[in-house]
Amino acid sequence: MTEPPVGRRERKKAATRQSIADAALQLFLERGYDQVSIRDIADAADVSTTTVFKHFTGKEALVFDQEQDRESQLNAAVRQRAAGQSLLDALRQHVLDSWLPITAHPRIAEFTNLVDSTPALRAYAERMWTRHTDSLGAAIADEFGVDHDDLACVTLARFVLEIPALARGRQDRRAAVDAIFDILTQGWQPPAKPSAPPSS
Amino acid sequence: MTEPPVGRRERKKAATRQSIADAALQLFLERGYDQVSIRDIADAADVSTTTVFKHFTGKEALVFDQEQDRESQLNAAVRQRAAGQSLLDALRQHVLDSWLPITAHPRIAEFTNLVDSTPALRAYAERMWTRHTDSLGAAIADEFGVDHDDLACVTLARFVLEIPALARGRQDRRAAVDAIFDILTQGWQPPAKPSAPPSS
DNA sequence: GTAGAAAAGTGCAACGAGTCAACTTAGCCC
DNA sequence: GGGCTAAGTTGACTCGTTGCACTTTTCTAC
Repeated sequence: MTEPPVGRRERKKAATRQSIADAALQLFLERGYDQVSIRDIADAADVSTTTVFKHFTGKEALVFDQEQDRESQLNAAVRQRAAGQSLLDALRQHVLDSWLPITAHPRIAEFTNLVDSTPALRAYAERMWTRHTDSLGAAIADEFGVDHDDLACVTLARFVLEIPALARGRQDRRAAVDAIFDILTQGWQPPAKPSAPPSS
Repeated sequence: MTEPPVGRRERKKAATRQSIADAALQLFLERGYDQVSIRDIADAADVSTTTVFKHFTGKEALVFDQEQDRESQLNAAVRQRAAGQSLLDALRQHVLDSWLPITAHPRIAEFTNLVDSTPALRAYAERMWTRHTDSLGAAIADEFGVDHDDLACVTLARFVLEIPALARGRQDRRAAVDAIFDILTQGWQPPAKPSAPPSS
């Protein structure tokens, strides 16, 4: 069938893009992000440096290859949620289902380490999420028939998209995600003092 | 005299720093951020480019000159709040008192316009706030005698520090700040449909 | 006061990211 | 097979940023 890769041209294009991304990731993991130049990557992938920038918007984008359609996934989670499920529950479930498994993958450990130890990549990763604030906010607003820039909807979108950054690095990410959603649903409550620690 | 805090040297240093910042801001407002190079600024201030980087960490920092001690102000708002005032009320009041007047200042209009129309500056401004997440989170945690990285406290700090970005550009910033704090205190509520608009 | 350390500033060269324009190459379609 | 188009190359260029060697100014100690 003609569906997976169409045309010889687009296949070669995808191939070079992939070889660039592969070379970049390998070099980054070997030497560290700052110790690898675009020329190094271009040489390793046997392309010119300008070709690298034809496929990727910048150096950081090389690390987060398939940034895929997080946006459409988020919007779908809002719009196509199960009947009767509240909006916040749908978002909570989506975060638990689609973000937690990715970060829990064992092979991603060194990748996560690379990102966390490189300030430029940490900043880029955070904006990767918050960039979708407007889109998610609009999707939420549509659910309630209000303007796309409705303050409450945009605020919720922004706060939800901050959750990955907040839960990152926690020992129990699942519990962290739940706790943050509890804040969003019930309002913020002062934490319990550890003077009377829980039994278990 | 041996006692005055400022020596002759430090005064001249502050003077050159100021002349660099002035030249930079003027050129940025005249031509736009991307149309001004560091070399232009250095020439206008009659210093060398290396001197510019001795005073400022990067090009973006030239725009946000005195980034002052937002951090200590935030912590003070938390720690030295009026007796009996709740934490969230103290934060709400601090945001209303110290952030709103700044952005409402009429002369800042063109400055705000410059920042908003330059992606690099928008990103930098956002991180300027969220950079203090850990510090504010620790201050909040201290108020309740829990660990400095307590999830609820860090989450609240992060959300509060997002408020300027969320309220920016709203027609009624004060109402926006209040509305967001209401979300934080009472939890998120679906917005009212505009089919039955409120009277006033 | 004067010597000399230390800081502030200069000039220059360099590196890496990213862009641009002109050119070659290869797949596509008729 | 020939023209169109997109992918890739090449090389030069801009710009942010850093490093190094050097000069000037201020502070400090004698």
